[in-house]
Amino acid sequence: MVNKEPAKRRAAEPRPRDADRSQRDILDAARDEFALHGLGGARMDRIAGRAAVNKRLIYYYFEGKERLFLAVLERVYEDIRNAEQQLELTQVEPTEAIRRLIAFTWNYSLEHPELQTLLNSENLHRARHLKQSTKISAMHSPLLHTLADVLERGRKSGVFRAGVDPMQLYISIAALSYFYIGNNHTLSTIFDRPLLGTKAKVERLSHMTDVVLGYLVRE
Amino acid sequence: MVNKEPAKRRAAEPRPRDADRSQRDILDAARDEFALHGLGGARMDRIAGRAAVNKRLIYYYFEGKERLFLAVLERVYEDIRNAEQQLELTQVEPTEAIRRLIAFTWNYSLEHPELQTLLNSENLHRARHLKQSTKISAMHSPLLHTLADVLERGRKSGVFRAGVDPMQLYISIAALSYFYIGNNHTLSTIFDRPLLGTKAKVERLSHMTDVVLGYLVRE
Amino acid sequence: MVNKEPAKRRAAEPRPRDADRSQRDILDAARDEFALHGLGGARMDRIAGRAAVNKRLIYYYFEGKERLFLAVLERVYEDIRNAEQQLELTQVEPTEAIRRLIAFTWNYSLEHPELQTLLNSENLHRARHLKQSTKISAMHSPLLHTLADVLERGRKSGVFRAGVDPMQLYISIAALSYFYIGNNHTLSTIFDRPLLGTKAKVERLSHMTDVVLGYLVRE
Amino acid sequence: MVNKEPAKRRAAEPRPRDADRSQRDILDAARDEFALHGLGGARMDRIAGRAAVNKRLIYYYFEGKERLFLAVLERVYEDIRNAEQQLELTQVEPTEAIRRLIAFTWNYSLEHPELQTLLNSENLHRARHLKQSTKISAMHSPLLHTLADVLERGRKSGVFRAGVDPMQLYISIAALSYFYIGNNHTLSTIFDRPLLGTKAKVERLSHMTDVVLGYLVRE
DNA sequence: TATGAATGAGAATTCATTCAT
DNA sequence: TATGAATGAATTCTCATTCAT
Repeated sequence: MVNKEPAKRRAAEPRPRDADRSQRDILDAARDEFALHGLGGARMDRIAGRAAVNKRLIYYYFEGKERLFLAVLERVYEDIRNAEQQLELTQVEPTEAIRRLIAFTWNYSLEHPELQTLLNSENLHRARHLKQSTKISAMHSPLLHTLADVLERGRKSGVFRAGVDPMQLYISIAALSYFYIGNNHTLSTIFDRPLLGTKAKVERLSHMTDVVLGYLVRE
Repeated sequence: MVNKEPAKRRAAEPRPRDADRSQRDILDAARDEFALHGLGGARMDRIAGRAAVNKRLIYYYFEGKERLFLAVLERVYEDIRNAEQQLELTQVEPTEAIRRLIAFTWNYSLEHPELQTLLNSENLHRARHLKQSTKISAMHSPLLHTLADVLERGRKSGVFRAGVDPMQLYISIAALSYFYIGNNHTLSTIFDRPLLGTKAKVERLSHMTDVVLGYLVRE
Repeated sequence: MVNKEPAKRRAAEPRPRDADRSQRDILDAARDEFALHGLGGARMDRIAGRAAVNKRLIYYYFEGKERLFLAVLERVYEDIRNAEQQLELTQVEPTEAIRRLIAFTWNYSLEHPELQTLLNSENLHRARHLKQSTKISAMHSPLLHTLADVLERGRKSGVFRAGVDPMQLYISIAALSYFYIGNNHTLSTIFDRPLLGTKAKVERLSHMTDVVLGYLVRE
Repeated sequence: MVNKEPAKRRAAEPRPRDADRSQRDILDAARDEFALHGLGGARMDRIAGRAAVNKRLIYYYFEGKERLFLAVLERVYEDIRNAEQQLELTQVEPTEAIRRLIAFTWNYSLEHPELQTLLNSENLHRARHLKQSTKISAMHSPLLHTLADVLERGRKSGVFRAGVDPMQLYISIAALSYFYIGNNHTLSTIFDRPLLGTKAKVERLSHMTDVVLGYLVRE
C-alpha cells in the first residue's frame, strides 16, 4: 500500500552500460533543455529525464550544471563551425561566396534556434563559461581568414568596396539573421505580424542579401 | 543606466508613505535586477533590497514576479519609443534621418544594455508576458509610419532605392546594434578582441552606417 | 504611468459612517467566510472585501481574527436558539413536538450549512473560543428544559418510554441531521449517490423521524 | 492513536535508507498533523519533524500537501473498512450484528478521533481530494452489502421492520457516534457537562443502542 | 558504470496585523 | 469612524547536489 514510486519517475530498467552513448544523450538533452529554459531555468531533473539517465550520472560525467553548460556551448560552436567549413567559400566567386554565407547563416539560425538562446544565456553570465575554454578562440580564426580571403578577392577584381573588416561583416551577417530569429516572439508581438510564415521567411532572406550586397558591391 | 549590484540602502528609518515613489522605486529596481539576471535568475529579495522596500510591498502593488516583469517590459518599451519621438525624423532630409536613427539606436543600445537582456528573457518565454499587454502593439505603429515616410521621401527624390519594407529595415538597424551589444561578451571572447573599446565603438557605428546607407542609397 | 492601484482592490468611495451597519456587515461577511473556509482558511482580506469595508475597520471593531470568530459563533448560536423558541414545543402534544423538532432541525441544517462548518472549526480548536464566552451555557438550558417537559408529558401519558435523557436525545436528533449535511460531500462520494437531491432529502427526513419516534414511542 | 504534539526526535544520525519505512512514517505523521490542525492548519514542517524526516523527502514521495492529504484519507478509510471486515456481521444473528456494529463504530470513533477531523477538512473542501481517488467508492460497497444482508435476514425472521435503507441506517449509526465525538468540545461547553467521562461514555453507547434497536425491532 | 534515497539552502508567496493620517 | 501604506514572520515548495550501495 505504501511503497509508491517517488512522485514522478516512470519506472525503467537499468540502462545498458555504454559510456559514450550516455554522455552523448546527456549532452543532447542538456542542449535542448538549456535552449528551452536558459541556464538558470534549466532543470537537472529534466535533463536526466530527457536523456533517460539517472540524475546522478550527469554528475559522474560532467561536474555539475555549469560544466555541463560549457560542454554544451563548446559542442554547439563546434557544430556550426564544422558546417561552415562545408561551404568552401574560397572555391567560389566572391559574390557567390557572400550569398552562400548569408543563406547558410539564415538557414542555420532557422534550424538551430537553440543557438541564440544558449548564447543569450552565456552573455547574461558575461561569457563566464566560455572564458574558461581554451579551444574556443582557435575555432574561430579559420572563419575570419576565409572571409578575409573572399573580401580581398572581391576587392581585387573591383567588385567589392575596399576597407571592409571581416569581423564586422561577419557579425553583421549573423546579426541580421540571429536577431530576427532570436527576437521572433517579441517582434511578432509588437509589430503584430507573423515573422516566420513561409512568405515572411523568403522576404527576410531576400532583404538581408540586398542589404549586405548593396553595401559590399561597388556601383 | 543599470545600477551596479550594491545599492541596498537597507533603511532603518521607516519608509515615507509615498505610493508613487514606492512603485517607481520598485520598478527601477526590478528593471535592473531582471536585466542583470534574467526573469528566472532575478530575486524578489534583491529587488526589494535595491528598492529599499519591504518585500511584501512588491506583492502589494504588483501581483507577483511575472506581473512585475510585464510592468517592467511595458515601461522599457515606452521609454525607448518616447526617446525615438524626440528624433523628429520627419523634419529632416531622408539620408540625415536614417543616419540619426542609426546613431540613436546605437547609442541607446550602449546606454541601455538592459533592454536586450530583458527582451531575451521575454523571448525565452515566447513573449508570454507581452502577449497579455494591450497597449504594446499600439506603441509601435507610429515608429513604422515615421520610417515609411522617410523611405518614401527618399524614394521620391531619387536618393533611396524603391521597395524597402520599413519593418524589415527597422529590424535590420536594430539588429546591427543590439546583436553586437547583446552578444558583446561571447563575441569578444571568440574573436579575442575587445568590442567595446573607444575605437571599436567608433568603427562599429561607422560600419553600420555604411551598411545601411550602402544598401539604401542609389549610386 | 506608475500610480497603479494596489494589485487587487476595486476603487470605492468612502463608506457612509454607520457604525452599526458596518459591524453587522462585517459579522455577516465573517460568518460566510469562516463557514466556507474554516477559521484557519478564512482570510481577513476576503472578509473585508465581502463586507465592503476597509480591512483596518475590522480590527477597529473586533480585536482580530479570533475575537471575530467568537463573535460569529455567539451570533450563530443565538440565531438558532431564537428560532427554536418559535417552535412552542410546550404548547403541543409530545409526539407532535418531537416531529416538529426533528423537522425544524433538519430544515435549519439545510438552510444553514454554515453552522456545522463553524462548529467543526471550533471543535478543531477544542472549543477554545466558546470557553471564553460567558453567555453560551445560559443560552442552552431553556432548550433542555423544554425538551425535558415534552418527554415528561409523553411519559406520563404513556406514549413515550421512560428514562430518556433530554440531552442525549437532543444530541441524537442534531446528529442525525447535521452529520448527514456536514458530511454530505464525502458521503456522496464514497457511496457514489447524491444525498441532497429532492427525493433524497424527503427520504432522509422520513428516516430520521422513524428512527427517533421508533425509539421513543412505546408499543 | 494520534500522538500528542511533541514527538520530533530530530535525529542527528542520518536516516536509515529504507524507502518503505520513510513513507510509512511520513503518512503516520501526516495523519496526526492533519487530524490535529486540519488540512489548512497542518504544517509541512511539523509533519517532517514528527516523521523525523527531511522535509524535502515528503515532496520526494508525495507530490505536495494536497496529494499527501489524499494519501492519508485513503489510508484512513482503508483502515476502518478493514476493521469492519473483522466483525463478521454475516455470521451472527441480526440483532447481535447490529449491536456489534454500533459498539464497534462507537469504540472506533473513540479510539480514532482523527477520523472525523480529517473528514471535516475534506468536507470543507467539498471532497475535492476524494473525488480524485479511484478506489474509494469500491471500498465501500462491501459494507453496504453486508448491512443489507443483516437487515434482510432480520426482516425475514420477523424481528426487524421492513423497508430500511442500508445506507440510511449506516449513516445514522455513524452519525450517532461520530457527531457526539466530533462535537465533543462544543457540546461539553454549551451543555456544561463532560461528555467523555467514564460514565458518560457508557450512557451514550447504551442510548445509541436503544435508539437504533428501538427503531429496527418490531414490537 | 549505474542508481534510488536523502538533504540544506534558498525561492516565491501569503497573511494577520500595525502605522500614519 | 474610516482608510491606504507598509511590514515581519511564516509557509509551501524548488533545486542542485551528495550519500550509500
